Amino acid sequence: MRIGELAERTGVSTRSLRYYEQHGLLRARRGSNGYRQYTEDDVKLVTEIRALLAVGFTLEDTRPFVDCMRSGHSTGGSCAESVEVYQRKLAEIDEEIRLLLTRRAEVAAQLAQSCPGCFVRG
Amino acid sequence: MRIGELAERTGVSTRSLRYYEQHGLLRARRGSNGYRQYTEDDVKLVTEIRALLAVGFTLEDTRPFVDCMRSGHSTGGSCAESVEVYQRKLAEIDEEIRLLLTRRAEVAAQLAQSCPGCFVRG
DNA sequence: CTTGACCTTGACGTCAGTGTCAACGTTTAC
DNA sequence: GTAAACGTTGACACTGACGTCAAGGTCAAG
Repeated sequence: MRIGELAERTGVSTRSLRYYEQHGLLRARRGSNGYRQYTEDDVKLVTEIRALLAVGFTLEDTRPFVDCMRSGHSTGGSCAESVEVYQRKLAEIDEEIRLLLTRRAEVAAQLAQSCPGCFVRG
Repeated sequence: MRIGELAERTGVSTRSLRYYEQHGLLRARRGSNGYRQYTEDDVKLVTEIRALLAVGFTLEDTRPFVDCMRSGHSTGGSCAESVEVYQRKLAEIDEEIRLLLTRRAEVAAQLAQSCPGCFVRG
């Protein structure tokens, strides 16, 4: 299939698909006319990438998963490197949550000081 | 005082001070040579801005606090609009935390599926 | 008079993931 | 044959809070 069909089937813009390719995540054969040619595997790849982006991964974070699928695994998380990224991501998320909780407390404290009557739930 | 001294006293780069001015948060009289002239009040203003930025406010969020101090209040949080911003910020932080917790759970679930033996604390 | 520290404005680079447009070639349908 | 719909690459725009450089004006000390 060509890029338009892949875009439609994955719900990802053609612009994004070219961007992914530009960063080495997607590879496409080219027809004699220069058009990109994709397969069913690419649909899975793109779906995997989007699922990861959706939970806060950066594009770069998805690379091991893509490599993993390319090496024959049906899911991108089946390789050691992917598992490492998962764990690193979890740690990052935990750190962000910790930071936000700290901030929340600081903001609440400032509010309480500025406006003693204002309730702050939490 | 001139911009260099203000920068040194507040620990904020001259670049940032000019950036704040560019966005209407800081105002400076100009000397006959064109140099910016600041007062002690500006030190307080900048300090307030940085304190708010440090807890996750955007520059735009600090505007009501700046206006509040300019209208004579010794602290930027003493005005109704500032209190509103505080409360909005608390809501935003809560929302972000909620989102991160959701993501954390999703990532943990994906990890568990890819690597059944991997522990996930939390 | 010169050096050097300070000031000025303007503009580009950063990070991520696209949107959008230009200017052009290809394919498909009528 | 031609127009519409598709494809190509390249490049600029956007968000936010600056860093950094360029090219120059100002001022105090020696």
